[in-house]
Amino acid sequence: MAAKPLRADAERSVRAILDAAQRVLSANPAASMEQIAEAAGVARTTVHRRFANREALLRAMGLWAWQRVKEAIEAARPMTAPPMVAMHQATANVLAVKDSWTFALDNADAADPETAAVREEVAALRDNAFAAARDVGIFAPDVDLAWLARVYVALISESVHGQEEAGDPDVLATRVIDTLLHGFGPRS
Amino acid sequence: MAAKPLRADAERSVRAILDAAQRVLSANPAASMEQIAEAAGVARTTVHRRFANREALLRAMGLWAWQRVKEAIEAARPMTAPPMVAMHQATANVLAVKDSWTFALDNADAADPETAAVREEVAALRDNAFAAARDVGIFAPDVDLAWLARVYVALISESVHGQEEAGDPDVLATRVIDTLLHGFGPRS
DNA sequence: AGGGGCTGCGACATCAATGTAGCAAGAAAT
DNA sequence: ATTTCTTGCTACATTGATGTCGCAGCCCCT
Repeated sequence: MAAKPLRADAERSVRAILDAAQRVLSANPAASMEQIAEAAGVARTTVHRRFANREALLRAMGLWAWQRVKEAIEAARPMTAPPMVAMHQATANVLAVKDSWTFALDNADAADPETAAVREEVAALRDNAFAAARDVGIFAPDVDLAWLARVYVALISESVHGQEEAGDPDVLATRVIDTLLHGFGPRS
Repeated sequence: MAAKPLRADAERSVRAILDAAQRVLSANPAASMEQIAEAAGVARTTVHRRFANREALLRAMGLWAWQRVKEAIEAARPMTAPPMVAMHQATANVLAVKDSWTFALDNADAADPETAAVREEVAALRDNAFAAARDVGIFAPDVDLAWLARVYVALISESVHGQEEAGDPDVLATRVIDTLLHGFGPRS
């Protein structure tokens, strides 16, 4: 979709706007394009030059963020590494991305086909990994995979917000997976 | 805070507006006051008569919704019923409220002292119940209560959204609590 | 060095939402 | 029945966000 290779400075502007939009909008979802432009250190007209309208900006943000999530998962080599290792690594990586792109991830336009495609790839990676983990005995054989996936995503979201202290991704990932596996009941 | 006892018809208008706002805003958080008025079956000016501005409306919605959550918990008699029973009942009750007031609950103004007070009462009820459950052996003795509470809330939210089929509150509550207690790992 | 993109700035034009006011008609409370 | 409150309507004022243009000047690329 990189139809026109942008010049270096234009590329920089786009990135600055995306970053600023994430920061500003996560603080105030109703923020104006002007506030975003200011935070990005560019003129308001430049934002409009790069993104026709607010919707287009949101779309680009969502796509960008989900692509980074996909990269985060793939970096854990979920198809080749041992399931438990891959799960931990992928979780830690995703937590790092989620931490700084929560708004974009949560507000990605579901109607955009390009973003939807990436999201589906992410979902597929995740679901395959879970199925593999189940087959290896990490999860119960009769586990409800759909509910498992939803809970997993919810735990990741929960891990990230309201954290004053940044929190080591590895520690957070450990807690997520431990909770996912055993819950809070007494360990027999 | 019921400074002025409203006349019956005014009371009806307020309720209609609150309900409509929840419906409309959950579909589109950027909806205008006019759209809300239309959905409520009242004139736009009437909305402004009852709620000075958008902020006031949001505030009232959040307060209203949180009060209903508090009632939902209290209806389960968390201080007197056996912990496991109370927990199940409270969860089911809250799920019902959450199902129809998600937007108001999630977007309640944290800066409003009145709403904050109710939320704190809700948090206290919840935390007491969890502590009691732990003391009775339902949760592990060394359980991280703060993390437990966050996960619990996340599971409730997750139970409610994306559900095409309404879902029996009791079934959903059972799943939430089961997940909370045991996670997804093999049961020994 | 030169050509062409990219940016900041200022100026406009629109548009939608917000908030206010007054009045006549209808509903509620006593 | 009468008084008081509430509502719908219409009209108006204001504000803030959007989106567009053109131009002078700077930055990139080759």
